Amino acid sequence: MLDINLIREHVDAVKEGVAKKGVDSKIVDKLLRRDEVWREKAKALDDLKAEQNEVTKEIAKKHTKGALSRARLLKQQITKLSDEETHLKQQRDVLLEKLPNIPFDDVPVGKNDKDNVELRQVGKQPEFDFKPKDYLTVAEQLGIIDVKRAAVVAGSRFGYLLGGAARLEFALIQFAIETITAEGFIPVVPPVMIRPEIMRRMGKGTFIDDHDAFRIDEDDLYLVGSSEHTIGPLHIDETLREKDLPRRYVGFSTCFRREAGSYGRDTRGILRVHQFDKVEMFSFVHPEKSEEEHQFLLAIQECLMQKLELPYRVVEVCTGDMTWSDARQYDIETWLPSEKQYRETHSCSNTTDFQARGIRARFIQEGMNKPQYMHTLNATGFAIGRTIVAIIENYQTKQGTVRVPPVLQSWTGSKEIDVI
RNA sequence: GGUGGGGUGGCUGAGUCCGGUCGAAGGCGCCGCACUCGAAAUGCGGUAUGCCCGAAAGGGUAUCGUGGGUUCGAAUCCCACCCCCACCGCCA
Repeated sequence: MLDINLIREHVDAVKEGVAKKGVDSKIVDKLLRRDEVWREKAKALDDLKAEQNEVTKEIAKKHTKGALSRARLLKQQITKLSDEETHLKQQRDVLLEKLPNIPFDDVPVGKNDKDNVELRQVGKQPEFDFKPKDYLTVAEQLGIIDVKRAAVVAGSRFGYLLGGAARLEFALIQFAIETITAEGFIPVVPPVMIRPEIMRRMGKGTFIDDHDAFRIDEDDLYLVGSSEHTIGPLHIDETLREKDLPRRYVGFSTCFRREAGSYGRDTRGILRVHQFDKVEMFSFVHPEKSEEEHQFLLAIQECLMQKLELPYRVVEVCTGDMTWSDARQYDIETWLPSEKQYRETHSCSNTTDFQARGIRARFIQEGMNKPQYMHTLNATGFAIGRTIVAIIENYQTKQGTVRVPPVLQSWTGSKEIDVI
């Protein structure tokens, strides 16, 4: 959620910001008009209540002469005004929820992923003395990914990871958790179901509204699309002390996404599925440290990729392609030889105080008594499925086998992926 | 699913039977001051948040799980819901 005071005081900047994100800036004008009307009404209501409190005190002191009839009248007026005030506030807040976080000034302006800016390419793209196959062809030959049987059991966009692919998953998890916890992150296995109210407070209302989240109807719960959704609210309504910051978590969870609106895209294989596992970093930091933390998270992501020896590139995501709650976002895209292009495997987001305001995650600065909002950031450790895809493609051999990246070999216990 | 107990400020915990002087005792923690070479201990003082008005000082208002009701007035009474804890049952 955006700060209403920021909107009031910096109308033009906010309008410009939301427009860059592809949101109609007229909403801001509409919001401010509602806000104005609401404030007048709220003031009138407060004044009436103040009068009521006075009258009430008189009655308590037995000065009931005329007071009781005045009190009855006040009560009526207050009831009426109060309904109006509630209604106006609601209208304002609905509009407030329709505004995304404002991108930083220096974020590249653009419409979609084509306008993202490549920052660097890292790692050598593998050269093959044969025509590299796509991961699914290789994996199906080895019997380690099975989407056909998964379709029978659960429908499209699911997959079985078998044998070596499953081992690869566990190896990646252990490798990531070990590396990231060494940096002081607290490992966490969070709930994968979440209440809608919490999801909205995390600034992820669109995940529900766009029908991208799976709903457990009977219990009014949603399946998370990322452990970010339930790690963030770990400190909901809490006020930490400055010395507790930064607070860093590395979570592991399954993620569920309906992938609504992506019909026909990546329908083959496990690149875009309803269910995948992910290691995720999440930081709560001092507001002045969030840009620094953002770089730190990105550095960890790159370190993991370099140790895996996968070629990747880092892009800064443009305003139009950014996530709703982000002020700045980087993506890491990994090279897929069969497609001869980089495909998104990681994202790294600074949500500034946008999520923190929603979940009221605050801290008290040393020597002050007024709490302020922290900044929160989240970054992919590994999206396991997509990383497995990248490994299969980049580490395939002429014989149709797949080598295990050296750094993972101690976890898989073999240099080649086990076949079924 | 069953039975019982409970949700009060940063934490703990009184108040709820018998509605008004209760934004709410006490304790802990935290901040300041005093004492001290310094620290501990001790003493004194301070210490919730949101919203609105105000340049500020300050003022108003709301908040005792949530929503509704009764009332001139609700932490306190009534109704519904949510959540937590303990034990039992079931279960990976």
